[in-house]
Amino acid sequence: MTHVPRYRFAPSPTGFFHVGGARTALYNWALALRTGGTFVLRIEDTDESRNSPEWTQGIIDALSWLGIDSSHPQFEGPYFQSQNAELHVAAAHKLFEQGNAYWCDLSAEQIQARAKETGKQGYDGYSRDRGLTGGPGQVLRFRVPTGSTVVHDLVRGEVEFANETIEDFVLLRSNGSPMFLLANVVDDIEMKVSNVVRAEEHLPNTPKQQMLWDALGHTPPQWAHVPVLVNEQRKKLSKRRDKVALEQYREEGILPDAMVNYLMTLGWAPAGDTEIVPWSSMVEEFRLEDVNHSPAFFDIKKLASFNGDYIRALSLQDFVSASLPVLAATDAWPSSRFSAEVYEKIAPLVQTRVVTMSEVPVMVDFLFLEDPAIDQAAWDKTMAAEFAADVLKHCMSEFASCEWNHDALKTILESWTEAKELKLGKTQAPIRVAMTGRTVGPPLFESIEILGRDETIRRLQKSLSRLG
RNA sequence: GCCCCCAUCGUCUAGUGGCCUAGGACACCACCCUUUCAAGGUGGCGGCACGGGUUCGAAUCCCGUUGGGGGUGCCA
Repeated sequence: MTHVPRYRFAPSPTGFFHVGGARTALYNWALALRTGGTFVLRIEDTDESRNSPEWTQGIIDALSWLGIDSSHPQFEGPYFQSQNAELHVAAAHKLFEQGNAYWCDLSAEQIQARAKETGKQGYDGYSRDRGLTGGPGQVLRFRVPTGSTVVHDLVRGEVEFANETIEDFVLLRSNGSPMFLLANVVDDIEMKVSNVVRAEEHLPNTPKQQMLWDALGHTPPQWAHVPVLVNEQRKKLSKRRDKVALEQYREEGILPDAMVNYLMTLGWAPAGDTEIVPWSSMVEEFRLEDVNHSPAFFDIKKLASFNGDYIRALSLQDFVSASLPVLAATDAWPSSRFSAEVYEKIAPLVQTRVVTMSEVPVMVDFLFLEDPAIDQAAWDKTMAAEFAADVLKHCMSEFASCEWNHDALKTILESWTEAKELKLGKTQAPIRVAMTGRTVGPPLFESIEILGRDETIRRLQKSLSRLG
């Protein structure tokens, strides 16, 4: 008997790491941290046909990205379910010996045929008293007792299931391998798991598993079933249809802190008027009893908004560090032309303008390209102005000898603009396109200052000749 | 079909019988700021699914209806 709560996260390594799984992991982790408990990671790899070793590493990497560090003292594992196979089989035989389970040789087709005859659904307990002793082609089924099973759930309250609605489920496949329901329970018992926090889709499994705990002579854990995450159609997030891979969000430049914060607020909210709160206070405040009961929509727009907030909250130094890998990985310019020193100058102007880190390169590419990538639509639109050539010429000659800072540069354009009775918003456009190739971007005069006099004049000249 | 869960703005939520004329956030719109775009500021739009109870009083409790979701495998 242990008084230290033991939480567990038990994903199956069958694909990229699911954002729903990430939230479940985070809930467990927060709880383990706050209660001084343990977070046990168990890889449920019993379905050999669907497993792959690299997925396991993917899970560990994903958890670590979320801040669930496998070297933390409260982290235990990973354990592998497949390595406990003998234990699962032993438990199954114990259940058979105790009379809690029996062998059955009905095929799926036979079960269907019987169901059709009796007009009922599913397996009807046909083999219960046939005294089969196991062997090829036979599965071991649990003998569901009469009565009812009440699940005490921290988020749902008491949920009662009439046992007659639960069919005698399979414990061991005909090839002798254990099924999830059994393996899961045996492992939880073995690992002394005291708290099971998982997605609501498992709620219908829970009475079965609770019967298993009872039959195996152990007190069931404290259950908690959190609502599933859904898409805009309000269907459970699926790997096929929806963008659910945590790795993908990471690659697109979502900051881990933003993802963690956002995921935590799906079904739960920290106290106060803001949802953007540090991890430490979420750990302190999070309670399963406060988790909502209905499915939550995974809203990428809101995630992006959180991410923008987190980016802006970064110190300049941290923002630069976070940018560097993205800048190194981009193929927006030849890597030899990149300069971290130049980037640092423009970084503060970029920081308030991106929502994900992956937007950074396109914002600064004009600094690292020999010639800016001219957007044709931007060119056509701005260079059509009757003053386009004039403003380019004027700037070219004035910029050649003026003081080189953004205020001076701005003053030059401003005076010209006023003299022509135009608006700066208009006249800056051709210059911007000449410099960056686009109509939008970081503040123009600061950008020009960073670009440098020679390059600026060269680009003005080039645009002028292109204008023709 | 059967079992189970759920129901507050479009979305995520606060709300646990009177503090609710229902609060915040995202999104959207407007205005301000402004060298583009952002950021920031101000304001706006918008909700207790419906019907019955219980109560002096209900978003909050009960029942029903409707609507959603999950499960129903020799998957996990």
